Amino acid sequence: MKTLYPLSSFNKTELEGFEKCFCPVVRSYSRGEVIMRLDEENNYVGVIASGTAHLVTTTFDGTKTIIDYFEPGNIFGRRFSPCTQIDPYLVTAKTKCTVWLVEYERVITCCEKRCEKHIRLIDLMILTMARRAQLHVEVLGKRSIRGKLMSYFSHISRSRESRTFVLPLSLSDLADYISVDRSAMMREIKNLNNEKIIVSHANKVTILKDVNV
Amino acid sequence: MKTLYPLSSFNKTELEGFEKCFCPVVRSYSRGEVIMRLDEENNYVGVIASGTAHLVTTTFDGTKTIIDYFEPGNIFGRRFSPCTQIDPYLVTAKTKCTVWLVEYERVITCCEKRCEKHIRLIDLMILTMARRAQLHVEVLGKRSIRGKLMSYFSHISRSRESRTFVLPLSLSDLADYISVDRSAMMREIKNLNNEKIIVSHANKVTILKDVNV
DNA sequence: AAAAGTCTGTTGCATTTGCAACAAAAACGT
DNA sequence: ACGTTTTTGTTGCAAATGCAACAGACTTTT
Repeated sequence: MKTLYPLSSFNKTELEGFEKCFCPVVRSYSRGEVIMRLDEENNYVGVIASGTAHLVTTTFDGTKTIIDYFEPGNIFGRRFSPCTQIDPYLVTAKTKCTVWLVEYERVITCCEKRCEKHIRLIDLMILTMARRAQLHVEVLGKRSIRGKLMSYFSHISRSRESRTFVLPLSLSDLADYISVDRSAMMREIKNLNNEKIIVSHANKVTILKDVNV
Repeated sequence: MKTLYPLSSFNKTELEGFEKCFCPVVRSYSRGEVIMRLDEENNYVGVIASGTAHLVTTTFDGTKTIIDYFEPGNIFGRRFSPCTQIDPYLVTAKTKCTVWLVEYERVITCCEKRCEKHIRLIDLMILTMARRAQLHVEVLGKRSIRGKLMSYFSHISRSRESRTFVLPLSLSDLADYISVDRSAMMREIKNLNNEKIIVSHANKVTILKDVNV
């Protein structure tokens, strides 16, 4: 039996393979446009081909939560992205972006020849979701803003294999992702700098000290 | 093309079908025993046949977080349950329980005859994870203990289709699941009772007023 | 039946966090 | 190149939360 790949997004070759295998619908969006509404009627899988997008939900009082963020190679869709019955979950373009769309059932159902790519894609969907959910739950699960920040930073550091990195989110968006007040988060980032645990300027961060979080 | 089922766990018939189709290894555990360690070496999918189990992680300072909880029909496994590289993620028996184990790759790879059950199981895994992650992120994402509680309660209420329900977790465990201090949570539950938003005794809850959370 | 362990419930107090409001810098659109 | 919008950064103050510590009820084990 073939070993399944451990990655959580498609690489360039796989993206090309995906395009050939599924002949997806290609759509382009400009900043702020809604790419997909994750509701019961939605049966599409989306793959970010270029640009970035956010999965966002906004509650009645205007509190925004960034549930997930997508870069080229990331996939999303109602069936395997978190979505709720109450507040609308929207995938919106953070920057100008290009997206591929394929019907969920075409992906989940094995094709006649048990095409390796289908199995790979199914595995990837499962992995992607698992890792993203894992990260988010792990970060949100920390009891303090400091804990949330350091948990998130060290995850990014690990995935980039470097103690210095640029955050994939703006600080404003990061606050929405870790679900805390932005000014309180800024204050805590300042504290972390003062205590020489990190050095940061805007969203460029270097971890100086490993902290048990 | 067959419509895929919207459930997030196996029902009784499906459990029986699953057993026949996969011939899983059957294991029994007593309260507190470790059923599965979700690490890189682990390639099994577990299905709870009877009893209950928790997916738990404990940080260096002893803070426990309940990442997920499982009842009969629920599935878990490293490949699609949240797990991390730092703290160990353990599935432990909350009560005496029986578990079925199947290799992940046998599940994820379509069988020769494109058996309907395999496709169903893959879909179920994806759905299960999505819903569980959805719920947890949604709950943890609320900025206050009150918000977390009401978000969780209304989810349980919806899934039970009743305003009165018994929580699937003890209050102590609930605090670990929503990741807040237990005493602070108790205080907030008392407030909710005083304000007649809910009526509760121990882990039996009735929602009196729908609150925007 | 007693003992051990777990779960629910409570309170005072210190700390952390969120809120509101503002200002400067940077990015973006035309 | 200018105006607009977004992002970063800051502070005082009120409110929410976590911590510590304790007690009684309920379960499970021996």
